[in-house]
Amino acid sequence: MQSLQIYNSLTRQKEAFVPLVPGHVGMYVCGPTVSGESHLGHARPYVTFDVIYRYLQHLGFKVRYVRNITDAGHFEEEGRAATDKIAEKAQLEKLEPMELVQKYTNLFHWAMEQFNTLPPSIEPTATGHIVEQIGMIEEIIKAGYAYEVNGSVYFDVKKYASTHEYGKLSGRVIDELLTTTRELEGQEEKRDRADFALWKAAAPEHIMRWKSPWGVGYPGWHIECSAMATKYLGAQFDIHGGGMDLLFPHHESEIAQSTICNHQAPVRYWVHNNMITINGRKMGKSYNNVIKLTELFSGQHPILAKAFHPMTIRFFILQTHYSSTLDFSNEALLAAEKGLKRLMDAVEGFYKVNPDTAGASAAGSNAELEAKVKGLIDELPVFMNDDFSTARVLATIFELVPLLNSIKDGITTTGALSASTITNLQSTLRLWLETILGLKSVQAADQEKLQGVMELLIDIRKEAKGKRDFMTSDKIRDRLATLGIQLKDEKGGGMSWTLD
RNA sequence: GGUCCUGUGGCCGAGUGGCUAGGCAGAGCUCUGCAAAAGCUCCUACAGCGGUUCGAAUCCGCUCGGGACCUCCA
Repeated sequence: MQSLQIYNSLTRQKEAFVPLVPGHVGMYVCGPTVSGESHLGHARPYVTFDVIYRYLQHLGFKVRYVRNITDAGHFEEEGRAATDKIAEKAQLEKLEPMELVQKYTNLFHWAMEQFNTLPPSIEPTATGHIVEQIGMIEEIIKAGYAYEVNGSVYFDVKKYASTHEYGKLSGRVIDELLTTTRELEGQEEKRDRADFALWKAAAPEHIMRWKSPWGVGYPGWHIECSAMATKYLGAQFDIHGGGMDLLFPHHESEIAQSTICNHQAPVRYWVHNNMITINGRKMGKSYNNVIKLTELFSGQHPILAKAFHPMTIRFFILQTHYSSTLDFSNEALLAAEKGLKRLMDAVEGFYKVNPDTAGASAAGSNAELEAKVKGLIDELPVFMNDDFSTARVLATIFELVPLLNSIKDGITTTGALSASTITNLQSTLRLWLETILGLKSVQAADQEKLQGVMELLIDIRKEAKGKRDFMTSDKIRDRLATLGIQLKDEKGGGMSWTLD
């Protein structure tokens, strides 16, 4: 089996993944800024890296997955108003800053649970690591790559660039950067326009503030990730993930800070997910086209034709490669919803097939089919190893759907496949769909509660049908249909049901 | 303006130079008391123009279109 290949944003090519410490992986992913509700765009990185996390574990790695919570609030527009996003919103909502942060952190966690993402190993907060951030800034100053002005500290990009490659990750050229950076107010403190804040003096009205060697203030945005990644993953670690929009300046700055402090490049593999667009435009506050997750799940948004289940969103995201843009539309989501349902219905029906009692032979009577199934199973890790191609993994599983259904319905006899192949296929599907891709049936939970009631109604309907009392049998089916429950007669005389 | 990405059938989306991606929608058939589901079959595209090659959606060039970043952003 070929080894895992990861596209590295730093080198712009796919590379074989070799961890620093054999058997262990350190992974850092930029987490949410909890100054507001998460939206659909936020779902992409967390689902993407959740699958990467799951897959690395499946490969046998012990993974430390660190995903921060940005609760300290960084600048709305650096240098201009020096407003802290969180403080500003808190005043509006008349909440304590930490109260606000707590509220949106809880909401974020709830949404992540809806998406069936695994919690990270460590979820550090920026406010909980002020000491580490100050320590790091002090080291950068000591090394001569930062300077203090009026209680604020700035990173000296020009000096860094004279000895290091600033802009390597994002493809920036330092000289161009200096001339193309937009004119902003309050830049006079900086020696150079490309410099960025490590620590910012707090204005009197600023609510979130900490004591520092340079006076009362708050940390710059980029330093938190450097400080927390260093603390929990070391001076150098394997994977750093995040959205493509963070490439510059966030990740570029992170590299610069960490490199000065730790004397080596902090990250071996940079992985960036692409954006979710809506009508071809990136979803973002500045475009006024944001769909919050709560709105998505409830359908309460003018753009939405209906509510969409978190699993549908997860499936929708995994149907495309993480490095491509993903365009949102009701039609695309509706298609995903139907596709997921068909997939999960087929798979769950197939799980119920018992190869030992269904007459499966030891060898399998259909060698061609046997080989095809084995071939498809073998492809799954190949695709996943190719830079986490979840889209192709799903396409491959979909190719099995007709077979699963025809076995379940008895059209293809279980004897066509050997018992071991059937068992293997069942566990393979579970492994890939549930364990690695983290997909769950939309209605699995609700079904359990209704199971007993449904069995009763199915019994009655069977009796009625047996007596050719179609009035009663249709009544049961039709009334259930109006309640959103579909009854289906199966080939062998059995009945199954699904929720709409 | 600079850097980079991208343009695939009605829609969404994979595609490592040669072989059917897949999903959704649509059409036909089978099964069926009816319906739904399911199975089978069909719909075979690669923005345009050149070039390289025995052969290109895939490589190169140009043109046109779309997008991201350069400012907070997943």
